[in-house]
Amino acid sequence: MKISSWNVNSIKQRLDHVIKWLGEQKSDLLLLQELKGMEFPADALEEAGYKSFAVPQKGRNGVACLYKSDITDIALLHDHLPGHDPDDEQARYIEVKIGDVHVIGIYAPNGNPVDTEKFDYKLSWMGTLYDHLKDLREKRIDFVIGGDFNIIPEDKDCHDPAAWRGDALFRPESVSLYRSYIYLGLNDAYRIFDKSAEQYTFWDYQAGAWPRNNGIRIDHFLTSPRMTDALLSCTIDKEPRGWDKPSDHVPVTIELDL
DNA sequence: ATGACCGTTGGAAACGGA
Repeated sequence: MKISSWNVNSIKQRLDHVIKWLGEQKSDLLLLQELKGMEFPADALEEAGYKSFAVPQKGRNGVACLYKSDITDIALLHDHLPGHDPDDEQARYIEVKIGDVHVIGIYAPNGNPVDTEKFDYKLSWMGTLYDHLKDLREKRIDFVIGGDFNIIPEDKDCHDPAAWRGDALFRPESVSLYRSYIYLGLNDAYRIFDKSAEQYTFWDYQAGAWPRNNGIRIDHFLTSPRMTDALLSCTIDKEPRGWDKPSDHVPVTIELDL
């Protein structure tokens, strides 16, 4: 089972990239973040061999889960983070069940600037996600969670740690919440296979960040214990960042021996 | 060249992103 995640920064602008990439990678599932609009090209994706569950929102945010058309034992469980304010319209969460495994896709809040309510919202959302992941663990449900966490886990996950120290993505309060997920017994799938590499998933459009490799690793897959045992690989594909009119994020993929 | 962005909304320039 091959599961990928990609913040595409507008599905409308990136549809051709997604179809091209899936044609090469042939992932079974692809979690998408930042659809950025109510129009979701379900028909075009189905022509490319993928059905979908989409949670769109006007103008910003938006998540989806694409799955190969021949997969039948899949169902949408949640289109909203359980326990989070039901009146909040921000589309940041999707949870599906494939067989007995839950697959969660998230677009966690950015949280900048840190002296505003946006940072409080980030911490609150991440705290509610902790409660839900804890609940899944207590129920002994096998799951993987992937997406744009908007968290830089460690110094080696950014080009210039000093420059990021005060940012919402790297503040101690934020990283502490991310680590609380790890303390539930989850693993950062990428670090299972490469403990030391500096490998990024996001490069800003500005200031020549991509040619300078001034990036950050903020797109992650976390696996519950039995899913960690089943992990075969975790790869970050930098290539699409060099394509014409790219997203500022690149896809991450895990392979599981289920 | 020490940096000059990108996408959506709405129909210009503000906002969000990270």
